[in-house]
Order: sequence, then C-alpha cells, then structure tokens
Amino acid sequence: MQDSHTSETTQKTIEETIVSGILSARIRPGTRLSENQLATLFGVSRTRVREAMMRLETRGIVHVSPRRGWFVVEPSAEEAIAVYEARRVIEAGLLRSMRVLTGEGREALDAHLNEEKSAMAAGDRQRLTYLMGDFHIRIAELSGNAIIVDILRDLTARTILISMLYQSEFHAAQSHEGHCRIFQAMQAGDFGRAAELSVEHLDDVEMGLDLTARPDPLSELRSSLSLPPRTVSATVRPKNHKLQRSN
Amino acid sequence: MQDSHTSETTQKTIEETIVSGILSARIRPGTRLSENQLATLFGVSRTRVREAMMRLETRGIVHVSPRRGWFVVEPSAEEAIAVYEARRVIEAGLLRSMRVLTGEGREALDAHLNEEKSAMAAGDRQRLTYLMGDFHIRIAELSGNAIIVDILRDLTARTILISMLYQSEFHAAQSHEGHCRIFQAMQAGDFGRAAELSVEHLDDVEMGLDLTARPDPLSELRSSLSLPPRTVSATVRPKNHKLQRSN
DNA sequence: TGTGGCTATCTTGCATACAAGACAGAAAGC
DNA sequence: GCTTTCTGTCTTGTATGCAAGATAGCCACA
Repeated sequence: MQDSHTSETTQKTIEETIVSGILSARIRPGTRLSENQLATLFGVSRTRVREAMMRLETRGIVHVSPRRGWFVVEPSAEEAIAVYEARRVIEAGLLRSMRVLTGEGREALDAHLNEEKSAMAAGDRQRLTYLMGDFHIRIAELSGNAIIVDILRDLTARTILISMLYQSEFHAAQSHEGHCRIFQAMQAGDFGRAAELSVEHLDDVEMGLDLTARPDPLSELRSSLSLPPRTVSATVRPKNHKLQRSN
Repeated sequence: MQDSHTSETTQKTIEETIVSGILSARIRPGTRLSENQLATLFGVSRTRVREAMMRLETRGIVHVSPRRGWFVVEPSAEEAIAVYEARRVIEAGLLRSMRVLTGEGREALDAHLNEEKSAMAAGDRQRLTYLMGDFHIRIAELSGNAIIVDILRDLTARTILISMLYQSEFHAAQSHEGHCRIFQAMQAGDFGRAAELSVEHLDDVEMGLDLTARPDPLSELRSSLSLPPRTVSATVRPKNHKLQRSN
C-alpha cells in the first residue's frame, strides 16, 4: 500500500514504529504511551498521536484507560487463547488453500530459515523473536493477499506481547524446527500436511506458555471489586515514577 | 469486549451506525461521509467524527481522499477477489477447527435459516442482504472467538459493498440453499464437509459477480495516466479466476 | 464556441485551548 | 501512628480556530 500523500507519512510512522517495536520485542506489554511524549518525540501535535492511537486500538495493539493513559495491551489468559486459536484457524486455512509453492516463495522461506539459524547461532534474542513471528507473516505474503497479511501481522504482534507476559523460557530451536517442518511439507506440495504441522506448531508454542502466571496477580480481586484496571510499567517516564512495576 | 466507559458511547455509535448501515445495504459504496454533516447529525464536533473515520479506515470500510472527503470504500475487482479469498480461508479454517455443534448453536442457526426463509417469502431484499451476510457471522459466533467474529464482520461488510457494486441480480434462493447445506453438514458433525461447502458457497457467490463492471469506468485511463487512484489498492495477484480482464 | 484564469466556497489537516477526571503527596485532624 | 481531606499536577476528552488543497462556477477574452 503505497501512499503518495506526504501528509500521511508521519502518522503512519507513529503506528508502524510502535508495531515494529512490538514485533521486535523492544516494547513490552503494559508500556505506557503518553500522547505528549510521543507528540514531542515525533515532532507533531497530540492530535496526530491520538489518531495513531485510535488506529492501533482498533488493531488490538493498544488500549486506553480513560483519563489515565494509553497502554500497550496486556492480553489476558483468555485473550491469549483466543489469539492462538485465531492464528490456528487462519494459518491452517491459508496453507490448505495454497496449491503451489513458487520458486520465489521457496527462496524467500529458505532465506528466512537461514536467518533464523544465524540469529540462533549469534544468540540474538530480540532478532530471534522478530524472525520467529515474521516466518508466519512471510507465509501469508506468499498468498499475495494483503488482507490476510495485515490480519496476521497484527495477530503476530499480539502473540509477541503474549510471549513477553507468559513465556518463561524461549524455545527458539524448537520453533525453528517447527518452521522447517512446515517448509518441507510445503516444498513437497503437501499443504494439508503443512496446515496440520502449523496447527501443531502453534499448539506447541501455546503449550510453552504459563497462562497461570498472570500479568496482574491482583486482577481477580480487582475485577471482583470492579476497580479500574491496574496501571503498569513505564519504560519511558522521566518524572513520575509513581506508576512503576516491580520487575 | 464491552466497555463501561460512557464517554466512548457516542463514538462507537457513529462507527456502528455506519457499519450496520452497510451490513443492511442502506449505505452504498462511494457514499460521501462529510465530517461536518456527521458531526451535526450526531451532535458532536468534527473531532469525534474524525476518530470514528480513522477507525473505520483501518477496518477497511472507509477511505479518505486528501482534502476531498471521506467515502465508503468501493472495492476494486482485485480487492473484491482478495476479500472473497480471505473469507474462504478464514471460514473454511474456522469450520474445520470446530468439533461439535452445541444445542444452542443448532438452535441459533436454525432460527437464522427460518428468518432467511421468511425474508425471502416477504421479498424484503434489504433484510435479506443483511441476513445472508449475518449467517456467516453467526457461524463465527459459535466459535466463541471474538477476534474471528470481528474480522469476519468487517469482511462481510466489505462483501456487501462488493455485491452492491458488481452483483447484477441477487440469487437469494441459491445462497439460502448453500447455507442450509452447510448447516446440514455441521449437524451431521462433518465439519470438513461443511468447510468444503462453505468454500463452494463463497465461490458461487463470487462467480455471480460481474467483476468487469467497474465501479469507476475511467480507472483504466486514470491509471494509464498515473493519476491518483480512486480507491487505495490492496496488492493482490490475479488468481485462476474467471475475472480475467480480457482486454 | 471554446479556453484560461480568477475567486468563492467547499473540504480535510493539524495545532491549540480548555475542561475535567485521576493520582500522588502533603497537610490536617484524630 | 493512622486516616481523611485537600491540592497541585499529571493525564486524556473534546471543541474550535485557522491553514491550505480541491472544486465549481463565473467571467474575460480569443
């Protein structure tokens, strides 16, 4: 989606900066996103920051606590399950709908898997997080369907936020192998098998989560008392250290 | 995701009013949505209208032509194909992921199919349009996955816009039968079959479109002169589809 | 008749002003 | 010491003002 309107450039940049920050695990769930700070950071007024926030909110990336602030979402356990379920449905459906793996497609995935391998060798965890999510986006790109790509990108972003909340350790090697298996099935032209493997792979990742480790240990009590949701960590927060999380 | 913040009520109403207007085919593709008019209509300032527009834009319902105005999207032929492809992928994946049809699920779908029948008898075309789209949303609701429901609702809205642009006549009876067949397969517990039928059904509907009847008869000239496009593109490759633009 | 250019008036783009809720921390009362 | 209340300052919510592009219509002129 190329836009020739320079006027929208900045706005898209705010959105994309945040999303790519999440995709590469540089922005943690619960991060406060102050309109003022973002405005000065991007050299625009709050108006445009708000517009970006609204968009991100409808994409499920960010939420607002009225008169308290914008925060990167902290998916609940239930939401986490829903995200994985949605990904299984869409990714399996996508693979099953594929008929051929083109030469460029093969090359793209092959190159990607090599990147994964080298990132593993280098122990570059942030890059690894990014690549592990990006694999699925690349598969979506093979379909050439921009709608599905956009959907899966946003779901992947949420997945990464979920990982940061609930994943105790990071089984990169296991994920990498899962990706390789999917790729092999695709190369063999067996997309039904690839779909099955994809479901298994997502199951594995989901299984590796500790969904009992809640982001907010008080959430049960809090909601039963119908108190406002908790304010969470502030990575960028110059003066007011009031709202900080303990980790 | 229900919100308890009354402050957002109005805003959501603007969004939902427009979406439900589309879902029931009361709002046509290309309709101009003036910020000022909507603002006075809803008794708010342009600010809030703009926010609603931004949200609708990220949902693919509306687009803005800079300094000219907001318009309900008029999907191009390529976008139309992409929407149907995405729906096939997601709906088939969804059905295939289902394991049981609960009693309430059966009742809900049965009730819905009866509504379709009575709307057909009454010849209520607008209501019929709404119901034909809503069937698929109801199936999504059976999954209990709010993410998938939201995605399919927006895709259904786009589908209806596509119908209004490209569908010469409305084969309600045919669609209704397709729905019944899907329902039967689900009742029989054969969700794989239901998925296949769903794909076929969407193929049928797509086949009934005349994608050569362009919404913008000048688009060829326009693009050959590389003037700004009338709708923003989603890059999609032409498939094995009938819509070959032969010249 | 047709063509170029001016202008009035639409439209959105964006910044800003002010209202008002939410909190933290100090002050006051017990 | 403990609670309560107040107050300053942070935050977002919303309206409004102005800038500037886009368009249509008019008019002059060839």
